[in-house]
Parts: sequence; C-alpha cells; structure tokens
Amino acid sequence: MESKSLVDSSTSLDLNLNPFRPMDHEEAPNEFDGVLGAQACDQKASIKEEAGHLAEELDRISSENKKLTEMLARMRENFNALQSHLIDIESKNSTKEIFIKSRKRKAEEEYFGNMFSHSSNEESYCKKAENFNTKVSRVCVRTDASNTNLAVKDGYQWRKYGQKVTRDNPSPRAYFRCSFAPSCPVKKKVQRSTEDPSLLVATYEGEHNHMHPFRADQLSSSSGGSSQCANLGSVHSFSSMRSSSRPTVTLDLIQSGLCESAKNSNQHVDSPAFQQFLVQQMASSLTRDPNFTETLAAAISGRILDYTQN
DNA sequence: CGAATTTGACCTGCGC
DNA sequence: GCGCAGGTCAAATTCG
Repeated sequence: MESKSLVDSSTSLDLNLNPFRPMDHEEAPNEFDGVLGAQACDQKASIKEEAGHLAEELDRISSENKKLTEMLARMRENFNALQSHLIDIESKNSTKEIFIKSRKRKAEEEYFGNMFSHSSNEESYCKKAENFNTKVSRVCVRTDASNTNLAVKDGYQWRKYGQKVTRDNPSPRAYFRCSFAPSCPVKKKVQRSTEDPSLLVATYEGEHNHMHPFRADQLSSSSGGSSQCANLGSVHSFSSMRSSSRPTVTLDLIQSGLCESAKNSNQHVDSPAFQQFLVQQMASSLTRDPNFTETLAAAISGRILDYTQN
C-alpha cells in the first residue's frame, strides 16, 4: 500500500536530484522534439525505471526500519523484565546479607564484585556512600588480562604505598596516593574485576586540591606526553560519584587513533572537561560503528518516507 | 644516587 | 578477647 506513494515520493526526489531532467515541458524547446524525441523517450523510460528501483529500495529500507523498531521494542521489553527480575533478586539477597557483612566491606563488594550489575546497585551503593564524607569515584580501564601492571593512567602522578590480596578477589589490590601528598589527600585503589580480568577497577577517594598535571603541561607547552597513553586501553566504564542520577557510561576507546584523545581524557573524572571528552568519544565511537550509521540511515530514510507521504 | 616500587609487618575495625 | 580482613607503614630493593 505504501508503494504507490513511494513511487511518487521517489519520483519527486529524483526530480530534485537529477539536474538534467526537464522540470517542465515548456522548458524543452519544441524544435528538439523531432531530433531528440527518441532520446528523450529513452531518458524518460530510464528515469521511470530508476524511480521504480528507488521506490523498491525505499520500500525495502522502510520495512527493514520497521523490523528494527519492532526488535528494539522487544529488546526493551526483555530488558525491563530482566531489570525488574534482577532488582527482586538483589533486594532478597541484600536483606540476607545486611546482617552478615559490615557496611564497609559491603561497600567494597559493591565496588569490586558487582561491576557489571544493574544500576540499582549503583543507587544502593550511593545511598550507603552518603555516610562517607569523602568523594568517591570509580573508573574502569580495559587492559591486557595478562598484564600484571595495576597502573591506571589518568594523568595524575601516583605513588604506590601498598598492595594486598583481598578475600573476594584473587588478584591483588594496589594502593596509591597522589604524589602531591600530604597536601593532596586523594587516594586510589586499583584491582582487577573478578568478572572480567581484563578490566582494571580504579577507585578514587577524595578530591585533588591542585591543578591537573596535564592541564599544567598543556598550558606550558603543547607537545610531549605521548608515552602517557601507551598503556591506556579503553575507558570502559565510568560511573557515579555520590550522585545517583549520574549514569554509567560504557565507552570503547580502544581504537588506536584515540591516543591523542585519551591524553585529554587524563583529566579528573569529575571535571566538566572530562565529561565533555566522554560525550565526544561516545559520539565518535557511535559514528565509527557501521551498524549504527546503517541503522541511523534507515531511520532517517524512514522519516523521509513518512514526511513525503504526509 | 635519588625516586619509585615491593613486600612483610603492623594497625585498626568489626564480628563472634 | 580473639581472629579475620582491609588498610597503612617503612625497610629493602629496583630502576632510571
């Protein structure tokens, strides 16, 4: 039923796209009718054929778009169902565990054990974290699982003061202090995720009370620092401070071309510049994804169809 | 040689 | 009070 209108719309589209096509019969001089008559007929036929092809293509794309929309709706429904199921399970578990574990250790488990859990966990953590005065943030960095180095390059200079194997995680936890200590109170704990050994989980406590070293570098000179990103894999996840409204961002920065951008990311995770960087990287990784661009193109063509039909 | 890292000992908080 | 686990200290070691 859409095909008729599709033909019309595609023809009109083609009119706009083909500058050599006569817009009006009056525009074609009559004296050429005899000489170019056959040619004109051929051209018209080919244009009609082309319009037909375009109409078919648009039809195909719109139906594909429809299917994708339906799939997306189904996925959303499934996600919501799973989400509510997970919340149920977690609420049951938490009531059992709450009397077993101390608040502090519970918070740690929330940090390191449930890295990929639902955001409700984040919220529950944040509620508990309200008891803490220090600002706590978490950054995940993807590295090679075989790499035993627990260094997370974030632009600041850190001094390692301890390492410990914890009960819940076979991989050791490294303790870092900002090299500006004791004037800077910030501490950092780095440990591999139990669920994904290739993921380093860095927990920051406190706020830096000094300028970001990279910003200072950038102010003084625009060169250097390329080695800083040598170990940087991908900033996989960046999640909430104490504000529960902040979403978890999953970001793939693993492409080699992002080295320069990654350098810029070495700013404090709470800074507006860092957040702007995250947004930019999200946009760029989306536009690099051929599936995304394809889906976007289909969606746009669907919109165009809707518009031309109305 | 000085700075950074490693690592075992020690401290602290919590549950039993 | 004891044991456990996380966190910190500081001497020893490594590295540039």
